[in-house]
Amino acid sequence: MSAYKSEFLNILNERGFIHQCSDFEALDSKLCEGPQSAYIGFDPTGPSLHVGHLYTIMMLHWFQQCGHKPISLMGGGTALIPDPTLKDKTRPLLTPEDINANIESIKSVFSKFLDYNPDAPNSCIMENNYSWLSGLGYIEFLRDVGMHFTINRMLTFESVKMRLDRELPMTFIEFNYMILQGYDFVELHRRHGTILQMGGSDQWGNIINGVELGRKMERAELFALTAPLLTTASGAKMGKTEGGAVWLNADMTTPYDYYQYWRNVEDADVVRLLKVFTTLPMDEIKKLEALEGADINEAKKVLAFEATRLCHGEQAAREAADTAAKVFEQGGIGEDLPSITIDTARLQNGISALDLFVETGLSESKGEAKRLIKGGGARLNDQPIQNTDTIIDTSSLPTGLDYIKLSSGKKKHALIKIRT
RNA sequence: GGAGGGGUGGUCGAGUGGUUAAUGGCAGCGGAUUGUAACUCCGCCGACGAGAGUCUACGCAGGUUCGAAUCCUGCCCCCUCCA
Repeated sequence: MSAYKSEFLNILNERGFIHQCSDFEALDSKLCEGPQSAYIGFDPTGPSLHVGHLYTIMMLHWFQQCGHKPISLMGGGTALIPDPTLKDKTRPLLTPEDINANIESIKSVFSKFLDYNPDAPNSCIMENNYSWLSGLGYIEFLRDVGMHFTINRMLTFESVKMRLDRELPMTFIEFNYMILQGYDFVELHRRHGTILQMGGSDQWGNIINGVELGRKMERAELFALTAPLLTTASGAKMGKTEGGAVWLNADMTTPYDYYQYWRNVEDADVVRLLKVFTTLPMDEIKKLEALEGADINEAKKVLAFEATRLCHGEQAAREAADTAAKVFEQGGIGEDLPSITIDTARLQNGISALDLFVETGLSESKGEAKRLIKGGGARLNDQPIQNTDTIIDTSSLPTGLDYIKLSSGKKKHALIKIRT
């Protein structure tokens, strides 16, 4: 692969973050001139970011590591406008209240990957495009910004073309999304001298609009840099799992589940994920890459630990790793498994196993728990549960312990702790 | 405003008065195999109920019928063409 002059592009390149750039050579030179400012926008459309977002956050992370100044842009304004990119239906409109709640919930995650300490010369800045988008006057905006966009060109963008080709409706509000995102870039250039916008490859069209708008409005040379779509070796989108997305907020995906997610990735993905989701030096990753067969499990443990450490801290990562080791390698119970607590009195009366599966969250409904038992996947203290009418009471407590272990399949476990 | 087409379970997509929680694919769950992997094979896949069984489901609301997702009426939404 071609080598770049700038440290930043070299790191991104060897770690597999580069898909497309508006002008590699010019950006490379610019980055060598001195500290630059780059941003990535995140629309707060949900209460937490997920692994897909983390992918691009890591680009900002490296940007900052290389001495540059990153900006995390919260799309408090653009989240009011549904982004049509790669979607065949209009997203439901979010209320400003939803969006603000989402922003609050998301904010803290960024500081785990980026340094916002204002004392640092290249501290990360958090912006919210609501602050400039909300005050725009329609007529003025059309004259200042709308003048630079031709419908002819807009219709050629993938996000629009897909809807038209498939004869799916695209509303006018969605049609405007790319203009607002383009305008963000110009605004950040004015405010912070930002010259680079990064994002996933699906954002290419939106980003390039900003680059062009910057040239037209400010005669500024702006750059677009995108990362390849992240999929698993078998072609699925990264970050999706049985229960849905893998979230970065600990209250939505526990550190233990987060650890398990990475621990269970496919063999073929481990090295790629180590490069992207850990900050492990490349020579260490190369060592892990040499592992074969069952030894790849060692690489997965490193991946799981490092990824969890970045997101939830050293201690949480260690606990998750310990619990996983106890449960899967030593056949033990692992006291830190997800758990619920119930009173002794209640246990003495006996509780239906079905109810407990629902209460621990191992099953969504009693019907599902029943199917689990019939399918032979339900276990009580590692012993298969035979009947759907099984009652759990004090006789189910292993001698000397004050908790009962329930399992759904081989991987999902929960503890029922007894309060005396 | 006119003409035509369409709205089915997480998703795609069959079904067009009478075994029926509704063919099939995908996704998901479980089992076997294994390395807490992949591949493959097998089973499950609306809710409640230990079970017999009960209830809720095919855009919404009514109606016809012994019986409707399937027929009729009104309404809502989407698509195409025309004005």
